[in-house]
Amino acid sequence: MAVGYKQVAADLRADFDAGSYPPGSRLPSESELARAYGVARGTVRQALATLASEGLVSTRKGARRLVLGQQRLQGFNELRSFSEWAHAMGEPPGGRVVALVRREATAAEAERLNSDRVYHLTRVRLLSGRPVMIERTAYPQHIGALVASMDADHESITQRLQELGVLFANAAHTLSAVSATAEDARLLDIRPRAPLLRELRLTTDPDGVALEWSEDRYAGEAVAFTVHNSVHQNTLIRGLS
Amino acid sequence: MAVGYKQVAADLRADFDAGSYPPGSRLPSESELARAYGVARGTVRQALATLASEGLVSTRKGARRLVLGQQRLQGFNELRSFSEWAHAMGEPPGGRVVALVRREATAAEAERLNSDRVYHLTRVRLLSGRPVMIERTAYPQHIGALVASMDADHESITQRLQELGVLFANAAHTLSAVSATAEDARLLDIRPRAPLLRELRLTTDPDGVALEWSEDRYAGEAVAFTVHNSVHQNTLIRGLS
DNA sequence: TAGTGGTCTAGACCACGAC
DNA sequence: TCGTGGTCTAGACCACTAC
Repeated sequence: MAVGYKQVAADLRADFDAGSYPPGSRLPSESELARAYGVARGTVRQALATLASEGLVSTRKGARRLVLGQQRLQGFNELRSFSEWAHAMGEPPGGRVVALVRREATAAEAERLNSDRVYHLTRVRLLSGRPVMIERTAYPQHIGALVASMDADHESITQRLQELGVLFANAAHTLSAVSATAEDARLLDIRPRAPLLRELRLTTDPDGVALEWSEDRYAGEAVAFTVHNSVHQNTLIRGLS
Repeated sequence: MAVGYKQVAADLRADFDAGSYPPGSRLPSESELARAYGVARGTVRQALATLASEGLVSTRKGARRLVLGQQRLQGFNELRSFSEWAHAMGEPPGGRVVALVRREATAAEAERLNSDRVYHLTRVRLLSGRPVMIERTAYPQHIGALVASMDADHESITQRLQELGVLFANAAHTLSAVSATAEDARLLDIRPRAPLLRELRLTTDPDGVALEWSEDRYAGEAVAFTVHNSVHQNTLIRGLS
């Protein structure tokens, strides 16, 4: 078994789970870990950087690393795909297609997707049979054509697209609060004007080409988003909308 | 001027701003940059990792780095402090203290702050004179005592605390949507039941000791949160609330 | 096949923390 | 003062991309 930084990080995560390093305790020094794992200090540092980015440990120059409370993070795939996220939570996901149309792009869609015509999918997403989210996604033509041929009620679009060789690489998410419209309320089976968490999402491939532009609306208390940051690391922005 | 990875990153950021690398173009290779800046490849890699974490470039093994759209990120301080954020946006911040009481901690507060008694501050935050956010913050005793002695209407609590040697190091943020209560509506001058973006925030010092536990409520369309992530990096979690 | 980014090594020096 | 993490160097090999 090759001992790389991922292996070191996984071992340390397992140690956290096993309670070897309770929250508030200090990790061994980088040199000690390097000796223990038989790797160079740089490799240990890479592993520890991974754990820090997951919010598991915090760092201060000159002092040993502090173990923070356990956090279960989700990978990019779970973040992007409702289905994978649901599976990770142990809740069977579901979907119901409300509409799938091919039409001219709105100004916003054309700007984001760089495409005059789009496929637009409206879908209600279910968790254990309960509607929790409305997904309104615009796809550029070449992706939309693939989506149109799928059974969106029963299979994961993201997973199928990946199987077809479509690579998701980057995503930008913007979160805000909105009131449920009459249609939102009907689809989610809630009161009109109930508060919804709105997520605008633009996903691109490794070349920076837009793959989807989506507005998702989550039923008020069904879902929350969590972000960790520290003095030395942050990926969250707060801006005027 | 020492050429460290921060300097290299800053230079590249300036190049982006100057339009030397338009979105969609490719960066020079790590080796070329190392030669150009007179540093080792590792230093260049560290600079590029910084830019990647800011959503400025994307990376694929075997191919040169792709320049993404410009993004102006905010540092940890701007993220944590309403005042610094407002200044960074060019909007004069303001505040109005609604209540500051010393009382027994609720169960949730006691758990997060590890303190039986807390100082609890309710404050309306203004942007250019317009109310945009309600801040309800619990401080443990030793921090609260400092806060109680401040003029919270006119000075930045975060900044004053830092001047007094209180170090903010980590923060966890959870975002969801809620309806405005009658009090919320009155304080923000909006309709009751209007959608609000709720941010729960726990801030700790470098030792992992909790410094504040806050529930902030942003007026519907006043603010949005943005998160960037890629296949290899993510700090955002979606979870049941 | 040549070039690129990903990973790793084995050193080194410094600023900061703990004592 | 001594140990720690932060930074940097100058190499090396591999997997992947582009051609």
